[in-house]
Amino acid sequence: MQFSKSTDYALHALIHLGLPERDTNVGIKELSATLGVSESYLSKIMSKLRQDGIVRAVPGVNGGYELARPADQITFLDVIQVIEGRQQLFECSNMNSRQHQLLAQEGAAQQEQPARNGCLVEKVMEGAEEHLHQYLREHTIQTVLDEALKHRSHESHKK
Amino acid sequence: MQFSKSTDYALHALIHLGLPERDTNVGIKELSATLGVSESYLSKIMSKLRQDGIVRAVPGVNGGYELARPADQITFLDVIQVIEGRQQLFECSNMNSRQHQLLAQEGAAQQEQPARNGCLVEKVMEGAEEHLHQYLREHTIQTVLDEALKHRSHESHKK
DNA sequence: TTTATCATAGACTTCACAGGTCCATAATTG
DNA sequence: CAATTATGGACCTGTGAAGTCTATGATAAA
Ligand code: SF4
Ligand code: SF4
Repeated sequence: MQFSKSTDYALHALIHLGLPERDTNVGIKELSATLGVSESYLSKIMSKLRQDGIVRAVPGVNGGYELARPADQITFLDVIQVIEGRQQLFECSNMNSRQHQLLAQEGAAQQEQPARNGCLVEKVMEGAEEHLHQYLREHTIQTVLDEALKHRSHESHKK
Repeated sequence: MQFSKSTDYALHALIHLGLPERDTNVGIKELSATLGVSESYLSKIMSKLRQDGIVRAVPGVNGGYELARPADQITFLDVIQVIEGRQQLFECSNMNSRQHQLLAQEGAAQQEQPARNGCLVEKVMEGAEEHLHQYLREHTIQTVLDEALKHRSHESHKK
């Protein structure tokens, strides 16, 4: 139960792209150097981000990547779901075990409530997932950027 | 990013143990039969649960498992952490990349705040984890049991 | 139009771990 | 003692994360 390193890399790459001093496109070389990740691997991640419309990419001389929309509209959930896929937190196995008959079919399947498919365990887990997603939706790349820039200005002010 | 099947099995096993008609210990054979999971694999899971004090086990004739504490004191989080381990949702790699210097060390490490180790990305992720854990702490095996028994009594009442 | 520069996509390798089986041993009860 | 039950370790297998390499394609500057 952990997020993959790719998600880590993707988040950091997007943060780098969101830095204000970056006016022009930034190439895979620069990203690779600042993140400390190989170009080939990182390019795969960026490619995924592009396919899902998180970043734009332009090939050729002076090409590179840039955010496809403002940093405050790129949520953590967006990034995570692109990289990790949209699989559920809890996927029920053994739907045909004897126990399932007792737990799930007791109130259902007797044509009293037509589409009462929700199982009890899954209901709890889906609630957990929804809570997690809600939180991740409220935090964007800009959230991190703001914190970083606040510190930075504080430092330059002191100097 | 998914919970393992073992967690699934563990939850179902505990639910079975929590059923009221179970007055005596229930052996691995019965559990295996109701869950549809092999005895050998399931016994490993039960063993883990015992080591962490979730269930008690007694060997020998008429032995088996029983809940070590009331079902409303066994939270989903308990079970998940026993099976999945207590690893963090987000483990930062590349703490020594160039980017880390910019993001994390800006406000820290200049002897102004002594133990200001918290990074920005990690802070968001830890918040997410805390939210998730909080929810999982509020839901116990009893939660599921209540739902199941409510349906059951409803059925028997109708009959 | 050529050429250098960049991104893209696929094949491939390596490694760790989930998921699962099997067996030998220990503890308990009757 | 004997039957029954849980425990622990060794072992196998498939899958997917993590990463490399290379050929192809698009673009802009010269
Ligand atoms: S009770 Fe719920 S989680 Fe369990 S097998 Fe049935 S549907 Fe799946
Ligand atoms: S900025 Fe935070 S998440 Fe990124 S490398 Fe540093 S400590 Fe880790």
